[in-house]
Amino acid sequence: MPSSTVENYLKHILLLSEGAQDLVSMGALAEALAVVPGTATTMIKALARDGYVDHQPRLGVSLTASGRTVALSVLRKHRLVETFLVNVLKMDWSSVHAEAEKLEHAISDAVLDRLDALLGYPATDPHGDPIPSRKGKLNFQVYASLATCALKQPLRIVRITEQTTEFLQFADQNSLLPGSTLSVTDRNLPAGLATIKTAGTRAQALSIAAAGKILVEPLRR
Amino acid sequence: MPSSTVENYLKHILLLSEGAQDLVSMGALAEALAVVPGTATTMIKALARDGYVDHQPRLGVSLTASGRTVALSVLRKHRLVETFLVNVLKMDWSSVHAEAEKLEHAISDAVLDRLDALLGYPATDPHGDPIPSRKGKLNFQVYASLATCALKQPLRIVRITEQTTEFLQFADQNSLLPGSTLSVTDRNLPAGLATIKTAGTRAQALSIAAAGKILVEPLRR
DNA sequence: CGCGCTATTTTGAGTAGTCAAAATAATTTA
DNA sequence: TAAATTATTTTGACTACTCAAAATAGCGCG
Repeated sequence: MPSSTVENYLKHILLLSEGAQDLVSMGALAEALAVVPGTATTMIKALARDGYVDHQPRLGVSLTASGRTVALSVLRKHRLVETFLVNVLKMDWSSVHAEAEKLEHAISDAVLDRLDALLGYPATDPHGDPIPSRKGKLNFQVYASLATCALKQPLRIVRITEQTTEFLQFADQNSLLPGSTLSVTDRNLPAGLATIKTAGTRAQALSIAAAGKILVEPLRR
Repeated sequence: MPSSTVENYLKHILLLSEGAQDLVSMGALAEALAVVPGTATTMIKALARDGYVDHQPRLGVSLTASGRTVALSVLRKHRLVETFLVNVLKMDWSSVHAEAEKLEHAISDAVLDRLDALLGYPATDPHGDPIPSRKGKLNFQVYASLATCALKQPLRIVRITEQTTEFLQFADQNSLLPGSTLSVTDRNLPAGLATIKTAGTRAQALSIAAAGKILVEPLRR
């Protein structure tokens, strides 16, 4: 049974390699886990010894099959717990991430299955992040973001890829939630700004950096 | 913020001192925590240094006010989580104790309050164990047990004071649940046996040791 | 080609929690 | 009251995880 620490390392390797399917660098991993780089190196060597990761010294790490299984299981717990906290306990969208960070290491598969059933087997969590299936299938789909999509097209928000309370509160206050519709009216790369328009409100500006964290799909496909 | 280990030590000191309000011995504590006695001694010295317990060397430990606050909070989490697992997730009565052992250290006060409301502010958990209030009041009531109560009186079970899966399964299969009614028809101390009779079933025997773990109150008081 | 920058790894050290086994204290028994 | 039993504490050692700081490797650039 891997410790919470091990589970966290594996989960963050999975998250950091999402999309970019190559190696995860020590720097990025250490940063994500809030440890100094030397600690990450030490830990990764232990994880490699235990068969959870492959370590290419000086290049980076990747998950083995067994590491990926653990990581997906933790991610599933995290996202189902978040969904439970928002949908059942009516907790605030922006604060559940931190709660789930602790609970994901304490919840058993038996409890998780009951929770899954109670929630009606959701495919995504409240932020639009896909929930891995019980057998470890992660519905990984590439979406455009408000920073990359076509202009003046009707769009629906499908996912917010940033879990900090501050960003989520900002999104909440501006009705930038999964499911809401909008379009990008203009984009000014030199200024680093995008202009968006949601039905019934006036246009508003958004930094390109922030826009890149909001994933969308074209309406009526 | 005390670690899970610290929380466990404090919780078990509280449980072991329930009723017996004097000192908890190292042996009993080590046994409850499944560590060797030397480990308990070492740990207790650290807890005393941090102000959670008073340690009378060679005699035992007791909780300070601060230690008691922590212990009650953990116990509240444990028992509310058990109630949630049984009442909402419909999990098996006999298996939720182990689940709650892990979750009690991972759940925040914010989540706990929502859970409490969802459950309708229960006074006891599914085993009849009293749930400490948010401000740390533990409704400690002394009940008779099937080993000590008067014979041939109509009784209601109020609490099962043993959390092992095996005992709880036994109780479940014999309908010895909080709320059910019965009476003790006979008690044979030399043989170590009690005979009980539940409405609609024939009499059955029970060891005095097992009978002592089932607390009751007289019906219609 | 070599110099310097940056990322990574190594080294040495510390904290939390644990065990095995020896030492000590207290209590029971004879 | 002395010896024997039992409970507790001490000692030394180990695992897991962490940091600070020094050493090293790889890279780009002049």
